[in-house]
Amino acid sequence: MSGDHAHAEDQIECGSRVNDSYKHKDKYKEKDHKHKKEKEREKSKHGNSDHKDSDKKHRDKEKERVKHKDGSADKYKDKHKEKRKDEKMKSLDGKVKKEKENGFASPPHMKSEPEDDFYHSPRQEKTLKRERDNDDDFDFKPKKIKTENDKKPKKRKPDEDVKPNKKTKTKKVADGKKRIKNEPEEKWKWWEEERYTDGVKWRFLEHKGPVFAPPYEPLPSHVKFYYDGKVMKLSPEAEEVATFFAKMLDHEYTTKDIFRKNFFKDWRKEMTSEEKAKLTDLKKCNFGEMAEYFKAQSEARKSKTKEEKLKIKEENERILQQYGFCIMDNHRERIANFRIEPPGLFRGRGDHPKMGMLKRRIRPQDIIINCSKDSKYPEPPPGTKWKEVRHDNKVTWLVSWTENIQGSIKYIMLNPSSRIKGEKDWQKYETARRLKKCVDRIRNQYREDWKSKEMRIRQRAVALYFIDKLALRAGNEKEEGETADTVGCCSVRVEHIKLYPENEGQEFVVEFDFLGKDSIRYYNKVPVEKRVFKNLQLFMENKEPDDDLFDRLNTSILNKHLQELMDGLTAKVFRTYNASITLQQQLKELTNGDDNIPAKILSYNRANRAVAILCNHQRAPPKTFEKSMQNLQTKIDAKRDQLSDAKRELKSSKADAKVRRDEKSKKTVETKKKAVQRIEEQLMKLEVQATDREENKQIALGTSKLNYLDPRISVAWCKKFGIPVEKIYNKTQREKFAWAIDMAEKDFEF
DNA sequence: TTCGGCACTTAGAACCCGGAGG
DNA sequence: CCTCCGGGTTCTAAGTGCCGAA
Repeated sequence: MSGDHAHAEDQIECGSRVNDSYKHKDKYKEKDHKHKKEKEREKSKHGNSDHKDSDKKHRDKEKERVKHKDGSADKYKDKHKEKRKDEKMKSLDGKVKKEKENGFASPPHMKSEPEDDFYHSPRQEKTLKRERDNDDDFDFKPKKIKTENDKKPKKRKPDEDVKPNKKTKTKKVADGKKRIKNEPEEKWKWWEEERYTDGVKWRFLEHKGPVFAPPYEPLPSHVKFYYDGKVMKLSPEAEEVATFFAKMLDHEYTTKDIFRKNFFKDWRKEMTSEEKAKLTDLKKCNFGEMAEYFKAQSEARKSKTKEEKLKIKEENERILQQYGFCIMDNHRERIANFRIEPPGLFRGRGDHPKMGMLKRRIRPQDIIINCSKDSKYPEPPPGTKWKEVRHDNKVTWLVSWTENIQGSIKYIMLNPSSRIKGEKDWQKYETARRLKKCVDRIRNQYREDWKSKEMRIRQRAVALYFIDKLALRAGNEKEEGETADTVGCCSVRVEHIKLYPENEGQEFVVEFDFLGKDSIRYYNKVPVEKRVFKNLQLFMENKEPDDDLFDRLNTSILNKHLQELMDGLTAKVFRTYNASITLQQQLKELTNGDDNIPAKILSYNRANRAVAILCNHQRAPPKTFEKSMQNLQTKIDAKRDQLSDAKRELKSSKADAKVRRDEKSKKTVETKKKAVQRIEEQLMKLEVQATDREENKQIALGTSKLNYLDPRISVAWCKKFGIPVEKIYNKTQREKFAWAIDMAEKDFEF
């Protein structure tokens, strides 16, 4: 079996995948021969399972053995079951759409160009540059097994290093000042330096702390709240919470029972005792004037004059410069989310039992600051104190607090363009590339394990097969009643799959239908190997619909096993590996060197799309989709008319030239010819755009591009086909993937 | 062996803003 | 010039996975 794994096609083939409504049009031109390939792969997988008769008897016996062996083991997962049944009885609501509201001042537009080079590394000697990755000897080793690279990359500066460094730097600033603006070399190439080992994340860290949400501004007195038709003045505390609800009035959320119930309960906690006594029924509350007021406010914001807008922008820029950066190990790095989440109503996704609860305002005394001892600590706002200031350089966060809905910890961390995030990202892809080297072995192994006489091993092997073939997530257990009921591979329940010995001409079809992360539906019908099918039947025997399919398995067992198969291997590595390898393969198949740039980019997007489908990255079709599609079609029609006009003109000018035979008319013919060509090109571009958009209706490419596709594959593709990398990655993405853009050559192989 | 805590990645939707086109 | 649209950006929820204590 070759390393390739054409899952994307499994799903494309299987048709109605994306929330039922996604109909693939036959736009994947490679469809047919792909299908063959896939079949071949399946065949070769079957390999030694030719002896069908004996196989069956054998299996039946085996089944007995398996059951006996396992029968006495207790099902540790059962305790969840009862609760779930209860929950089901209680909540009969339909699916919940996620909604969102943000009544707070708009965040600044962030710039990430370094403003000065003071923190740039002075050490950029090319001689120390790390060897390119395309040679197989280079391994980005996880820290545990890290060995010194014979290339001797730069040492990360120890503390003593700091002073001499600064001198060099200052000098550099002086002579480099003018060139800085458009000198990419001035950007710090952290990927040419040595990484920390032993879990140390930084030596020096200084920052200004978080930006708090603006304090609550009470409503002007003319904006009234009514209860049971009568005006009622609310206390500031109760009023603030009321405004959170008022701002969401347009959303479906506010019609949901759970949301309303949770909101009202938490709202009442903020009321004075008089208010509490009076306000007993949410239905009698009229937030209309508040809602009007906020709408007017946002209108007013939009229609502000240029100067006012500029002023706001400048202020935002100032805050960004002050709070949006930190100094980590002598480099000025962008912080991702330096603003504390404002208070509001919790918007869980899907059928979240806690939707509508009050998300508390975070105060300085809730905040833990992390920075280095020898840094200038951030100041809490006047008259307040931090909860704690600590100096833990084994973690990457700068600020943390505990959120009140789930009791989980929230963090302020660095931007994806930072060294600390970039290194990790790079490492992730290197792990996936190591998997590539041993994936055949692992696949053979789990196929063997389908025959194991131990139930837990069979379950593990079948689950792993799904994770590999279908790119399912691991599926950790979740606390009942705390979150929406969603599952991943290990937590899939019997009710989530259906088995068809035969379906639409295919044998051994499994139908998956469950809600995954973010309550996004995963629907897929896949033919599986007979052994897998039989195993699934076995796992489902004597179980209730809401029993776990893999009752002898959880993510920690699975990951422990994976760890033994390859250092650093976990379930999610398969997703990364399969996504990246699929992109590489699809690019190879779809790109036509003779195409023009837009056509090549369409190919790229299609390859990207195959991955997004594999990973089930969906989006709600944009509300304006139909309209914008129509607009585009109108444009195309107009362009067509224009083209036929131009063609007609060309013809007549040709005729004209034939008669006149002078230079001038010849020239006219040439011009007309060019015009036709230009219009044809424009038309083609529009048509490509239309195709691309149609195919993308409910598929989100961004997530895979940002998180699953080794950027070096894309960069190499750009280099190979002469596509400017800007056509593939926007500015933010180029910043995040700077390492890949710098190091990948056109022959990079994932 | 399980559990909860913690740190960090991955995710879709809301929001914003600038540029194309009228 | 204004409006509309789409891409880019921000937001924060929801996952994964590891660790240490009971």
